[in-house]
Amino acid sequence: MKKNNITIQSMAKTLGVSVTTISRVLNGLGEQFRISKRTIELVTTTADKLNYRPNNIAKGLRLKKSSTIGLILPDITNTWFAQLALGIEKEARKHHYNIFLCNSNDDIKVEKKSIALLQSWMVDGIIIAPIGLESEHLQKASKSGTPLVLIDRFFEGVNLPYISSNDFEGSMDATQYLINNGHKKIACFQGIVGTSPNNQRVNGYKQALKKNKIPFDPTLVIGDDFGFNNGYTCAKKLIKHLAKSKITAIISMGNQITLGVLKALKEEGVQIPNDLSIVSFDEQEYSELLYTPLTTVSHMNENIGDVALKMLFNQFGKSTRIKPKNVVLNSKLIIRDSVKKIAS
Amino acid sequence: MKKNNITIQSMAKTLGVSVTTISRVLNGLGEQFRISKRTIELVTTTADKLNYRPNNIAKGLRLKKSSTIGLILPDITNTWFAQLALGIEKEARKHHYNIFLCNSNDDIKVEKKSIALLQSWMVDGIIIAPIGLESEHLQKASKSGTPLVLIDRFFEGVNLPYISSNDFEGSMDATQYLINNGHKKIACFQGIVGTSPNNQRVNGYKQALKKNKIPFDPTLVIGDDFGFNNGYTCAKKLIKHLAKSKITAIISMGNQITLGVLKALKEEGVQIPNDLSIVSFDEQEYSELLYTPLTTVSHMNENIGDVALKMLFNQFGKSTRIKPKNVVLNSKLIIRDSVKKIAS
DNA sequence: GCATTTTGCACAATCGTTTGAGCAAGTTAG
DNA sequence: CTAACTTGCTCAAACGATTGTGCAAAATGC
Repeated sequence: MKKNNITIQSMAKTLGVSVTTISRVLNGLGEQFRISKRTIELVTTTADKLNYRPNNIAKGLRLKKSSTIGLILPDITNTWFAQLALGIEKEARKHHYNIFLCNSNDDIKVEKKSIALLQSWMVDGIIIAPIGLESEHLQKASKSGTPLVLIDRFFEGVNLPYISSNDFEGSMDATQYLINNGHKKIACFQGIVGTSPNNQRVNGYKQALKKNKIPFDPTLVIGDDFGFNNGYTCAKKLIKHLAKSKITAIISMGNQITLGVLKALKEEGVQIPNDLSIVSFDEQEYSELLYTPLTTVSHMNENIGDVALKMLFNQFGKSTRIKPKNVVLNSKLIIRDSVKKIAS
Repeated sequence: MKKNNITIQSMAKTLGVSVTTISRVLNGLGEQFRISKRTIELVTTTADKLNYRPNNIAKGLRLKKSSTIGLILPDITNTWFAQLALGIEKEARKHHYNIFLCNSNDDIKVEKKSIALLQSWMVDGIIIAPIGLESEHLQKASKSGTPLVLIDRFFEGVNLPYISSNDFEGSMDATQYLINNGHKKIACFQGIVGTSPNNQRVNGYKQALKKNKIPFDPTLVIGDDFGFNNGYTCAKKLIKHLAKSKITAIISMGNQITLGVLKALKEEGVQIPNDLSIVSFDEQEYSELLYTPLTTVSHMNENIGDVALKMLFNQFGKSTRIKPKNVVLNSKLIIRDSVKKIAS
């Protein structure tokens, strides 16, 4: 299978004009450089006829700019991230930018490799939802000239622009809601320890307890991953000692965790909210359609993709890194039927 | 913000060796070209120290090969496609390939543009879940030397390799299951008319009816999109005349359609399966956790990404296009509680 | 001590584009 | 008729890597 090798030069040869002329015409600079209408017409029509495709690689090399943006997400199958990716891709296309997609799979090694790879591709910028446990490699990338925007997760005290949700307040609200309904022993099913969403969410939970003068019990914070399995196994363990532990509610820090929990509870015949109440992070299309309609913390934003791109574009062409303006999206508690009011 | 411009040449100058030498060392060809250990050591350590990143764009230009693969999907927020994307990306990374992601958004114009763009990027191949209504642009791309693999949807009589699910049988099985449970008036909520999954699914539905000597009623096939809203509006209309129409079951041709249906039924207080039975395409993690556990047609395959990539790699370096070997994945009916047995 | 082989690199072309500079031919001004 | 200007292009360098060829200097053989 031989490649369709129509280049500017091959066309130049057959048409008897210079490559310069062709380049200019095809870039719409014909008039500006006084190329005659005849020639312009000639070039455009033959380019069209031959199905000429400019070689973006050559272009990128010459212009030292790839019109390409790297996107690193932990897991594209998580709807939250997928929606992000969709928004970013759509918006990027409007600006004639392409997206390089990398899944880090919540593996810091993969994340580092992905960054190196994207830099090798001379991407004009990177939007990343970092694992969140380390930030040196990100700072290094930023310093070496690759504009960066963090999304969903950020690092305290690190000067990198970010967009995130107000997870702290979201979590506080959710916990407060449980407390208002009489719950005091609330298990917290967490995601990856040390990541900023998890930190914030757990801290929000703690803060709500403190506010209400409920002593914080560290043994109630369990789990270590945002995945389905973590929720499932944590719930199974919890159920074993449910009566003894006197836990009446769960706050789940991620939608996948919640699905795992729901499966486990279903298998064990634990009723929601009669036997156990639950609130979950991450509103989903199906949240209201589950066997018990879920009370969730929603923190998605339709145009989060726009915002991320704008923050990236803002960094282009700036000679010095200005103090980044960060964006924090509000979260909202959506109340449904997964929490029972109990006597306090 | 100035770019980190460490190139092979800048290093050559500071080290006092030739670019050739550096290139060879960094590509692990040092020994082969008899570069002394001292020099190898020198080059590798300084490259490391300076945080040198090879310029893949320059490399791509020289080698006429980009080590990238284009991926065009209708909608990454559809979990089915997201899982596909994840699998492909993971597998591609193993082979040191990068993924260019494009969402076609089920818009043929965007699809065509995406192909042109990917060709401009000199991608080594394209994996695409096409809208499915036109194939000329795909054949053109393939003929012009870009290896192609179709996924999920294909074109009858067009010589392009594809991976798809056995949607016909899946649909037949599902419909047969409904029939076995006494249903005769079965509404079919379809996706985009003319696409191969939709064709196959609707045909499977028809075939099952025929087999059981149930006359086919075209007014029972409704809808025109794989999205949530289509399911929602179709269901709303259906419910209005539910009693009169004597429809007892729905077969939904996509998971998003189904969610829309479930929402509508819930709003209208229509009970599943008591008032209406339903089977749905696309098994999801949450399928069993919905307010009525869904009977679904599962047609996902863990390593579908591997397969797609292998089919693509197989085309690399082949001088002639060989007759493609297509892959059809089996589908499986997962029986849960959304179908009621009725007197027939 | 001379021819031959081995060692250890360097030269320069090349990939397909963009772009500042330049230049011949035609036109206009005075 | 000559100078100045306009028209309509072309030349050639550059971007950063790879790679076939070439060639001194050192080592070895006899």
